[in-house]
Amino acid sequence: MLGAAVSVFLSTFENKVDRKGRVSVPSSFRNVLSQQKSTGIILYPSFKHPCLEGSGDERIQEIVSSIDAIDVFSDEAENLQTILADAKQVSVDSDGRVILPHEFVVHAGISDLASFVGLGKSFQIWSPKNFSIHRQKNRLRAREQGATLRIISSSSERT
Amino acid sequence: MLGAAVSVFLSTFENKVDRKGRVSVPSSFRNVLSQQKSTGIILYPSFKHPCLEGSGDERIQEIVSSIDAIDVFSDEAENLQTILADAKQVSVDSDGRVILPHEFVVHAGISDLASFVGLGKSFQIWSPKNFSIHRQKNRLRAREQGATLRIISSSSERT
DNA sequence: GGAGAATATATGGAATTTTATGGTTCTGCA
DNA sequence: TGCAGAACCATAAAATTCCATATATTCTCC
Repeated sequence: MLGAAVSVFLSTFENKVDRKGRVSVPSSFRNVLSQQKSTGIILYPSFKHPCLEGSGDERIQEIVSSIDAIDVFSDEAENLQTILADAKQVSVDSDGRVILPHEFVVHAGISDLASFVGLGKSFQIWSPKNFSIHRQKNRLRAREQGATLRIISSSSERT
Repeated sequence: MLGAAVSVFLSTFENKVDRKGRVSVPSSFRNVLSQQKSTGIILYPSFKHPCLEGSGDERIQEIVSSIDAIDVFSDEAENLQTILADAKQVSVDSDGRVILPHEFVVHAGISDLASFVGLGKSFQIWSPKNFSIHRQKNRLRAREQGATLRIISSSSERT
């Protein structure tokens, strides 16, 4: 196995999507998922960007719990339910691949390549082209604003 | 069935309704129901939207308990009792289909297609057309309020 | 240190199983 | 006896499993 397995989604990988919509989940992402004891991956279209949001499927439990915690008929509950209605669970096959549902491929403008972008606790899937535009914009803005990042240190994390 | 699907109703499926009113329950929904050991499905018309609410049949127990817990003569109690009065149990046949009662088809404005919408512990059945309008509205609102995203990220902030 | 063996990853394609869905028959009941 | 609902088949499309291969990458033994 590759270098020390980190327990967060990290880095960017570009993999091929075959004509059945299959694409390999980067090996390091699979390691993170199995550490989370996820049996699959939850995907849903991003509200903000032409990309997909992904995470281990234990995340769904969190959303369902959030819904339970609020009034069933409230707007807020419906907002959360929207995510459930749009989400799909995809299972990782024995070769480490998932099938990207057609609507999702369309939403993200993916054709024959998909970029898996690690965001720590979750990840995104982009068409490489859209992602490079997005990244450029982000970098520019970060530079202009002189973005700073406040690190919250927690002694419980690894050394 | 593989993929140990999460035990919640998830995603949206659009299936055909034949001229006898038969419609396939999405396979993943059937899995959730069988995990719940439901012998059938409880359906009742939503009083908020032109759609049907559905769930495994143990859900009725929860509704009954809720009624018990509140003032017997309150509006709320009456609302809930209305649900009981209007609810019907439908059985899933050996091919995984149910028959939508005619009044329900009318209430939801369903003709030859039905959208099964996963909401976690329950689901809804819509006419695809009405649902797409509803979904659009919800997504817009969710985006404006940012409520959904906030809740999700706060609950996922945990280690 | 390096040749070759053993592993791991990404990817293509075929075989097999599930679903969704249409049609037909059977059955109880009004 | 006619009709609604239930149980039965049949089949096409879709999803899942299985197998094969190319290409790295790591390991091991000399």
